[in-house]
Amino acid sequence: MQKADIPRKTIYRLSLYNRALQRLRENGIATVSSEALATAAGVKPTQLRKDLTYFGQWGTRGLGYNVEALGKAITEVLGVAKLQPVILIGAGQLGTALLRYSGFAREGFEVVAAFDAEPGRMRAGGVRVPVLSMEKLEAFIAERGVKLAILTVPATAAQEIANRIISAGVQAILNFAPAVLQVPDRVVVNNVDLAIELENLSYFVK
Amino acid sequence: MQKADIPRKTIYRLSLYNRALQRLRENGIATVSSEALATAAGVKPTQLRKDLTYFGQWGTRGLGYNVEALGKAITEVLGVAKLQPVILIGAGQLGTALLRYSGFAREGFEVVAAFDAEPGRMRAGGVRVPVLSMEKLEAFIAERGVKLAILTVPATAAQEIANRIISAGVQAILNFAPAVLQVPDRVVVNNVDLAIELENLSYFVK
DNA sequence: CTGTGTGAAGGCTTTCACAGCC
DNA sequence: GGCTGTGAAAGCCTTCACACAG
Repeated sequence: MQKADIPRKTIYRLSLYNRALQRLRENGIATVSSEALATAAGVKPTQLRKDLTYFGQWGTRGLGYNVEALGKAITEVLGVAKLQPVILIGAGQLGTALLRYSGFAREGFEVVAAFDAEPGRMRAGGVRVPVLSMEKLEAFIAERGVKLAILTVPATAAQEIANRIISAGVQAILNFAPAVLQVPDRVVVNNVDLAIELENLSYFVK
Repeated sequence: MQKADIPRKTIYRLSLYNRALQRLRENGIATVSSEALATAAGVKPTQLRKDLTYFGQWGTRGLGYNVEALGKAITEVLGVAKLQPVILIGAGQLGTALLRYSGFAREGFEVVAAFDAEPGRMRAGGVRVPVLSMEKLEAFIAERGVKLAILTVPATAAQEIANRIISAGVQAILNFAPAVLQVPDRVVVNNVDLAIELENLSYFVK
């Protein structure tokens, strides 16, 4: 299970496979072929098989994969750090919606706190996560050993806040701000840029 | 300006360049080197130059690029369909947040209507876009010639709704539902899967 | 002398073809 | 016979090296 040897794109697809396997398990299906699983995940069968070989042999020839066993194996590869606490910075429109979004919890993540320049500002109900003042950011990260952060602040503030949380110990950032963050090599950033996704789609519209 | 010859990844980066150029223009900067622009967009200078050659020669050797001219050229390549009306389907937590999100408007998109199974349900203020009943979906798409849709419905409903809107004429979907959509080749889908992005990051956290 | 444009090389992913095991 | 595992081939994208224009 050599982490470094698994391509980034494969890691990404492992999450897709895992989700598909989960659904199969819920439906009481015990065995699945690469063909069927690949279709469910939206990839080609050969791609799926190749992806799995990066961390072992999980199938039975002539039969397929054991849903339970493969699910466990993938979870282990991916899941090392799954119980990590996550913080969210910037409880505006988008940030607040994400705090209420149940999709994170369903996949095993817990947002333990949010931070905002105006922690007391009005937010529609349903947010159970405490919204703290920005001054407490560094102390909180250090105390709880937070390594994962979601950034939903305005683009103008993004770089400065990124610097702060990285100094405090954050190692990975899910960035929603429409800005290119300059970070040290050891820090990983995944950008989710909604406007660019739309712009990209509009290019393909005839 | 052969559309088909420009790689998908280049198209994606063109949006990044465009945004960086916009900021330069706002600051009254007339000329920029590939070095500087690439840094602002978070890519390597050679990559930027190669990307630009897919649709022409825009620089002046020994000097750099004219911010105004390059911005216009990129906008034209990307922007063919920029004034397209966009609809959003599923006005739940995430959907409502996106309706209020100003980032789309800033980049030139307009969400003209939202659709929801419960159009009348309570939503915190600030949503100016009309929220319509799902029954009006097909008629609206046909009438307004809508080709771009944002899907923020539960995973279980995603495929069925995708089928409906594609039949009605939608050509590109920005899908936030954690589901793999099966669509005809002519339809483009960009997935934004928040849980998977987080899972992916957690893999890289030590 | 500076900084772009680009053919060629290199690296990374995907796909193929088929050997190997159940 | 059916389906996985995998080396090899193909394809795609990035990076290099340097010619060339201003």
